[in-house]
Amino acid sequence: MTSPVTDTKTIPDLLAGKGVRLTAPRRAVLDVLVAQAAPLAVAEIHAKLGNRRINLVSVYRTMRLLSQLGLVRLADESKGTQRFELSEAFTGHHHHLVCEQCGLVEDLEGCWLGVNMLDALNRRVRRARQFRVTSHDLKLFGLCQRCGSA
Amino acid sequence: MTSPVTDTKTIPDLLAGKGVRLTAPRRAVLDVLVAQAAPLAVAEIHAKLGNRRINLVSVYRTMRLLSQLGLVRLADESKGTQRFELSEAFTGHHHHLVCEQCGLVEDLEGCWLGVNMLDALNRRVRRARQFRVTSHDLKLFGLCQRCGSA
DNA sequence: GTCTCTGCAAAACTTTTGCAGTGTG
DNA sequence: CACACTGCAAAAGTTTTGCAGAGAC
Repeated sequence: MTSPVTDTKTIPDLLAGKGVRLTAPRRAVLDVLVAQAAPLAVAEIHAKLGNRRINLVSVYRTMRLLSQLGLVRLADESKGTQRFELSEAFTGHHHHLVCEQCGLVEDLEGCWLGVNMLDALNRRVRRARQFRVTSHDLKLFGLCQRCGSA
Repeated sequence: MTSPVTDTKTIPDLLAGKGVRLTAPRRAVLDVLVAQAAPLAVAEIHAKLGNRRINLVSVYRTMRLLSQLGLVRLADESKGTQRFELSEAFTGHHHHLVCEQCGLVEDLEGCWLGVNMLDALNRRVRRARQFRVTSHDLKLFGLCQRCGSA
């Protein structure tokens, strides 16, 4: 009963069919994301890789690859920096708290939007605006614990 | 019964107290935003200013100033570019449709989240996470008319 | 005259691209 | 060998900063 990501078998096999290798650097990036319960900036991921001498550019390339493969998701781009997290297949559908002061992004478990409401909204938008909704994102802005108590 | 923004009297007076002048370039930027029903990128605003020889840097500075004054709001930062719109005091509270393919952002009138649900959510987040919610943002991702029919 | 604002140039940052070299099947 | 991957350097794109001159009150 291992995590789908840390499982040494399923993911590499899944990728092999596409000619993609789950190399040590990529594995390391995924490990960093698995250990985190919130979106991480590319620079933060790179920093957490520590002494493994992995180039920042490789982290960028890895993030784009993993996004295309659906393993990872670009969860936030505020303050001019991309923040990634494991895709919802692994984390479950959820939303985020965003601190307006320091830019910290935290996970908020679960989805609070009713399925009925979302269905109605999607249908309406599709009919009235010819816009096909594929996903949604709810963010709560405010002050995090640190900034709020300061 | 003029719009609060196009009204030549209230806004300048409001700013005067802070030592801020509503100059021609700033007025021009506001006019562009008023004429638009969706968030605009800084480069787009600059382009719409056309032959008025206003520097791109001045547009950036104007946007930051207007944001601080609460007249304008940073509505979206996807694809690495900031997009601004008039603040909700003028446009009313609303959300956005974001095309995942071309990055187009459209307005979606009104708020679909129930007040009761939001209140409960805010209280819960405040209690459990010491996070003080001040606002929220709902985005629907998908394909716009152009990209969806292609 | 003072203080704000603007334009131009340059800098800072994040992200992408080119290319040569490494490694693996 | 072929092909994917990585690192280094350079480029590209957006946003910010410095400074001197122009403009408003």
